[in-house]
Amino acid sequence: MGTDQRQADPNRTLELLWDVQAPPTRGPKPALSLRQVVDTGIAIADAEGVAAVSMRRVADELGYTTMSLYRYVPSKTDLLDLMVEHAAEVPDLPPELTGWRDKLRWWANDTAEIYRRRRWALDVPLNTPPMGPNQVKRMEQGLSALDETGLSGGEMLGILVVLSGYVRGHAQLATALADVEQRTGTPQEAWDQAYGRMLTTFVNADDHPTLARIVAEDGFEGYAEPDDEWLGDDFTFGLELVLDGIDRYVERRRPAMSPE
Amino acid sequence: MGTDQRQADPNRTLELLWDVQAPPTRGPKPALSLRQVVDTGIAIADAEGVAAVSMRRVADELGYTTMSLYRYVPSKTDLLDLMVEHAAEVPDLPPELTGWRDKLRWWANDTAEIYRRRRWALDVPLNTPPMGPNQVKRMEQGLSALDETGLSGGEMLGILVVLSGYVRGHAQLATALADVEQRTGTPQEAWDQAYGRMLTTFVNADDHPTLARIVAEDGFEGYAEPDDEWLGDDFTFGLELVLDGIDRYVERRRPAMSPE
DNA sequence: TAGAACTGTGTACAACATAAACCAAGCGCT
DNA sequence: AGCGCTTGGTTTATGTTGTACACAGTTCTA
Repeated sequence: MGTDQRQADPNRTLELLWDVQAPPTRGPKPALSLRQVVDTGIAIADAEGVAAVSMRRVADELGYTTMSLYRYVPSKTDLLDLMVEHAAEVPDLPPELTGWRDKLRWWANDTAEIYRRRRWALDVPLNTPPMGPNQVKRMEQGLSALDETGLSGGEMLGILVVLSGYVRGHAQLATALADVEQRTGTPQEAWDQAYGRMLTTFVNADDHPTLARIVAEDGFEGYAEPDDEWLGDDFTFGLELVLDGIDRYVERRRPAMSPE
Repeated sequence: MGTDQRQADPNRTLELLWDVQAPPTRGPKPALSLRQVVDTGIAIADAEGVAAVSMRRVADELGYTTMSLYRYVPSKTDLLDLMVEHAAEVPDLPPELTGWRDKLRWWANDTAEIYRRRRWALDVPLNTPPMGPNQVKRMEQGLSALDETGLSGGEMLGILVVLSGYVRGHAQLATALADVEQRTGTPQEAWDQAYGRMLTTFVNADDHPTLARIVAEDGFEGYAEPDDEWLGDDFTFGLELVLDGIDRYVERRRPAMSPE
């Protein structure tokens, strides 16, 4: 395959992401628009996953030739990046939220919600720093949530990296468990059975004492088969954990300050 | 491409991961071994990234034809999964560690260390539940670390999912920032400049008040260009955050118990 | 000793990203 | 008014990919 991407042009990427480009005056009118191309890609990914998105496929869907897309997008890699950027729309922060913790919880949940609706976004490799409008807007939102804590810019950024790292990582793990069927073409139950067989066959008390005990106690129910709501209680549990950690950090940094 | 993976066989996958299979008596002796194939794949990925791993490439490296590999591995997807499993070796937990927090910190750092040494492992899509020996050993280790807390099996599993989710997510974000050059073929500085230009051009005080303020305060130094040590202070910071959260949870669950 | 099981090979195919050459379209200058 | 430059979409072509399939050689078993 030729996916190597020998060279990338950050400026061009930036132009595309922020949709700034002197609209050309000379040639014939474009029949398509970047927007259409990206949206078509998103539609395909929504329906069949990111693996189904090929240049050919997108072009066919639009009724044009494969190569015509390259007038709008430098490479498939860029197309995927643009798809992620456009798919990650950021709603405004609900004004009724007051404390940083509520805001940050909403922020994390909303980010997770993106991954829930567009699971394919997790399959797009993260090649460049996030610098599209939506990504930046999301960052701004997170920062504004933390603003009242009085932390430094660096500290706030660190916290956001931690939090979005958690959201992304957890979403990925959850997806791996929940989407086996779609990803492997083999029914869920077959995997569950295999997992169970693995636990009973290879996990013995000598090598895996703790695990063996939990398995014996049936502590694995509900983990081999994840809950239907995908990012459910588990995510919330971890989120509160992280928020607690942030809380403790914030408290420690300004030991005796009035909340206002 | 034919990467579709129409059907997967969990039992076969399990056999391969755990290296159990009745060694055949009939035919000619195999010239290769699964181990060799996987190790060759790992070597290539170590040197040039996972994108450089192709069946052809692995076979060439071994001096055999492409198709010969399919006698050892059902598909490329399985090969990648096996590579991850083998690359994620789990050292024994240092015996001098006593409390759950120290153990868990070591556990998270060791997991991160894997991702540091084998960044390509983050690029392998997570298609199936982790059920290889090393993955299971790592789980056992995490559980044993938490054993003393007296939490239930479900709670401990939840905590581990949270923690490994954090590690994975953070590592991915950090890699995206640190490896731009290798991934895009464009020098680091070009991206940094583009990022800076993005911040100054598109981030105005109206749409991004908090961000704009931080940029004005130079609070972005050290973030556009990540520290050389990759998962550095930032990771540690977030890790302690998560550990704090866990700590608070543990404390809350057994309010007045002696630490021993 | 015949056949079954198993090995590695050679050939073949469809799908992929994308480079290069091409022609038609349309504005901007002289 | 018209020439030319810029731009848009198509055509053609190239190299790479994963893997299905048929085959010929090897080794044990019945």
